[in-house]
Amino acid sequence: MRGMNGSGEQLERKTKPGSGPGQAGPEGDLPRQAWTLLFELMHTHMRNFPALAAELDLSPVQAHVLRQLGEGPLAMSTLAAYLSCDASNVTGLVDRMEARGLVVRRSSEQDRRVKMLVLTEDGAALRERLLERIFEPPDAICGLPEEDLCALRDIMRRALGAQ
Amino acid sequence: MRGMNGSGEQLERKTKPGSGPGQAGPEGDLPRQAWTLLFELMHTHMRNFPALAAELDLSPVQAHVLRQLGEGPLAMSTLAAYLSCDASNVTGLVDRMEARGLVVRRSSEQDRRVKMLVLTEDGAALRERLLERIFEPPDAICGLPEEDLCALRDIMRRALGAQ
DNA sequence: TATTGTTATACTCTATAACTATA
DNA sequence: TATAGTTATAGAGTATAACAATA
Repeated sequence: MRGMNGSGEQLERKTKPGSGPGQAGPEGDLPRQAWTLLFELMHTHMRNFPALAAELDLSPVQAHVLRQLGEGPLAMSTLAAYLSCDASNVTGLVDRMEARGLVVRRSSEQDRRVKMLVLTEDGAALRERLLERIFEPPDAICGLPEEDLCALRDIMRRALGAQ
Repeated sequence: MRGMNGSGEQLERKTKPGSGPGQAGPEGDLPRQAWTLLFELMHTHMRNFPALAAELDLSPVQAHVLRQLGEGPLAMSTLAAYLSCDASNVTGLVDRMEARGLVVRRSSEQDRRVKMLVLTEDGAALRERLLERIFEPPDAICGLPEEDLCALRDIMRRALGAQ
């Protein structure tokens, strides 16, 4: 198929030649090369996400909410921040998930304006099934030799650690 | 697609012994480790995508369409397949983008049922700006040492090549 | 006054089903 | 008959603005 913008046609950016963290060499911008390939892999894989969520009767956004909701009670405003969306949006989102019995609202005792979200037993069980599927590595990853996988893991740890 | 299979049966991953491409070792499933980290990096980065698109007055989906639309005319049905969505959806999507002057519909001469999408000049210009932003590597990547970036690029090439 | 969550409104995205025009 | 695209409809996701309760 296509949809490939690999081979970096219009991406040959020899822009900043000199200093700084963006190394530009004879092959072009190295961070951008690596990132473009990584993005391509991820984007291809992510096309399946709506279908994956649908298998659990979740919308894509509900699946993201379920993923975020594992680590104890979460204020609705915090969830809105995680989702990078407006608070008014979270109201309807939680309405639907609460109606389905996945989460419950609980008023905070410290600040009675705040409502904390807690997973129900059903919600926690569904979340486990979801995570199992989300973190299933795609064939492109599984097919890599062990040394590549080790290197990839270590590089990603360094990248995330430096955040 | 809602019945679901094993109803609660989890996939006991790390008990898969020995052979096959999925190596299970004392540290657990190596592909899954690498993938989970990669997923986390990508997910964090992708939270900014709606805002990035909004800066160009695009919805997230319109941005994806623009990205796919660079390489010559594309049938609407093909676009629907790329987006993994229903054809009826593409009609409205293209309506709005056409109204804004980013694309035009052109009837195919081979098969007059088919309509091909072509970027306008404005559409192509906006696409260039979009791609420049999309493939801007995040700090977590830019901060990696050069050898990590080379290794990452090469590993991703192998992963994508083996698709 | 400022903040948390809700409501009202409007628009976009999405799927299903029925329709048309081609093939 | 089958396929490509449209229309109609319905529901979900999203932002803005106005609001109530609380701080």
